[in-house]
Order: sequence, then C-alpha cells, then structure tokens
Amino acid sequence: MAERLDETDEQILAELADNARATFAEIGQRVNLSAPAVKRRVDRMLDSGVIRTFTTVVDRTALGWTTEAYVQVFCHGTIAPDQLRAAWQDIPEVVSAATVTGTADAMLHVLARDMRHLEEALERIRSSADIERSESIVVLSNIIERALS
Amino acid sequence: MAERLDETDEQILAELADNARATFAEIGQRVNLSAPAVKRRVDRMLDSGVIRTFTTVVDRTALGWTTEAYVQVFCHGTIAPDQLRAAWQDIPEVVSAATVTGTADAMLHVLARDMRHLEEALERIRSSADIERSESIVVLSNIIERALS
DNA sequence: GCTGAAACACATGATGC
DNA sequence: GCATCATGTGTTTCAGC
Repeated sequence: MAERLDETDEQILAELADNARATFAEIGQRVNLSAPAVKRRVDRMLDSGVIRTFTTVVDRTALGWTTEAYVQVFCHGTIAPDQLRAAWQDIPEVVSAATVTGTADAMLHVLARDMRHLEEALERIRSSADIERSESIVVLSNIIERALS
Repeated sequence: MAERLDETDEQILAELADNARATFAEIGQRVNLSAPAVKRRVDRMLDSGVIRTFTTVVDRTALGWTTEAYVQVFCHGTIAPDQLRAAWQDIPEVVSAATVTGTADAMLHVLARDMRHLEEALERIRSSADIERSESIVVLSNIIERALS
C-alpha cells in the first residue's frame, strides 16, 4: 500500500500518463530498461494500487458536449463507495465521482451535450442508486482545466 | 470535426475509458466487431480529435496528495471569468475552476497534500481575488476518476 | 531485480465481400 | 463498412546471472 517509488517508477508513471497505450518496449527504451522489467514494475504498481486505471481522454467538446455540471447527491441512508462506483461507472456522462463531507453524500462531475441531455443523464444517475435527491450546479464557463494525475 | 458517433463508437469509448490498455480483440468481442474494425474506429476518433489521449489515473495517495476538495466561491459583486483566471491560474493546487449557476460564483477543484496544506491554499485562493466567502466540500474517497477534456 | 530467448498473443495492412 | 488472413511486433514466461 504505502509503496515507495524510485526515480524509474516515477518516469514510467509519467510515460504512461502521457500515453497509456505505449508498449513496454517503448517505455523501456525511454527509461533504459527491458520490456519485461518495465512490465514487472507496472504490474507491481497496479497490484499496490499506485496505478488506479488506464483511461481515455475524450474530448466531448469535439462532439458538441458543452453542458457541464457539478452534482451533489443525497442518498437514502448510508451507501458504500463501492456500490456507488458500480452504479455509476457505466454512465459515460459521469466524469468523476467522490464521496464527500458535509450534507451531501457524493459529488459528481457530469458532462452532457445540452440541458436536455444533462437532465436525462441525471435521471439515469438517480435511478441507478438509492438517491433521495440531487442538487446541480451548472458550469457557465471553464476558467482553469488542468489534467490531474 | 463535428464528428458524429454511433452506438458502437460510444461503446468502444466506454470500454477504452474503462481500460485504455484493452486489446482491440477484447473490445471487439464486447461490441461484436473484429479487431481491425475496432482499430479503424479508434483511429478515426483519434484523427478527428474525439479521443484526445490515453492516460493513466495515478492514486495520489501514492504521491502524498491525500486531500481533495470542491470549493464554492462567493465574490463581492460581479467578477469577470478572465479576472478569476488571472487570479488563480498560478495556484498549482487549483486543478479546475469554473463560473457556475446558483448562489455561488465559481466552483473550484483543489488538491493538496493534507488539511494544513488545503487550508493554506484556500487562503491564497481567497486573497488573490475579491472573495466574500468560500464553502469547502472535502472529498472522502474517490469513486470514479476519468480524465476529462 | 535485471537480461535474454522463446512461445504466444496482438496489431495492422491487404484482400474480398 | 465488415470479416478473414498473413506477417511483423509486442507481450509474457522462464531460465540464468
């Protein structure tokens, strides 16, 4: 769990963050390691949870997805994070989700084509878990957008 | 550029978002397509910019950044988005910022090493613009983390 | 904990439907 | 626009250091 990473691990992470579909041989060339050595390190980091997942950055604005909202969700009783993950991870409109402090149980970041689509996505979000109510804060304009890794 | 995606494209995107290192054959099996057919669609989406990049979600606890919050900011009077961008873009703890609907003027996503660091970052955020008050919602655990545009 | 080699699986272009 | 096939590459296991 509290795995410590050496300089090579950090380099490999940076390469994977830059291109998650890079081959192990390619990464190895950049960090001066053989492909099997890279694979073993990546496997170890996957195993220890340092690497959570490999994902794809989809530019929804290229598809005209211009509507964005932060949604606070209030559940009936207590729900385990794993349940919420199971409920929402197949909803592509959900960019991120987290359980939070305060009156709300979870905070979601949702992307949609337009208001109608957002409405419809919210309905799917609500119906896929035992949700009491939700509160949406719609984004007017993005000021800063940094990749987090 | 205003590329349209069919149902199969969406399915492929969902698979790639879930695991960017999945093989084309694997994806093809799930969407009932051959590997070359999947590749062609992925290539087209890469070409049109719909797929921006493949990346890796790193568990920031491994990097020592364990504290995360959504911060609603309330300004004195009206402030232009550009002013807020100028005020905050040099604060590295600010992962994203957007002006929003509702009672708050802006929503920030902030990352910090710990509570003390978050507190200190919030102080810098508040003092760099004409902020009346702010409301922080601290993340307990991340459920879904997809890199967004 | 690395390298090198070998078996196996995948990517990808050409071809035909 | 798809499937099939062939080949070059990448992956992954195993032995050895």
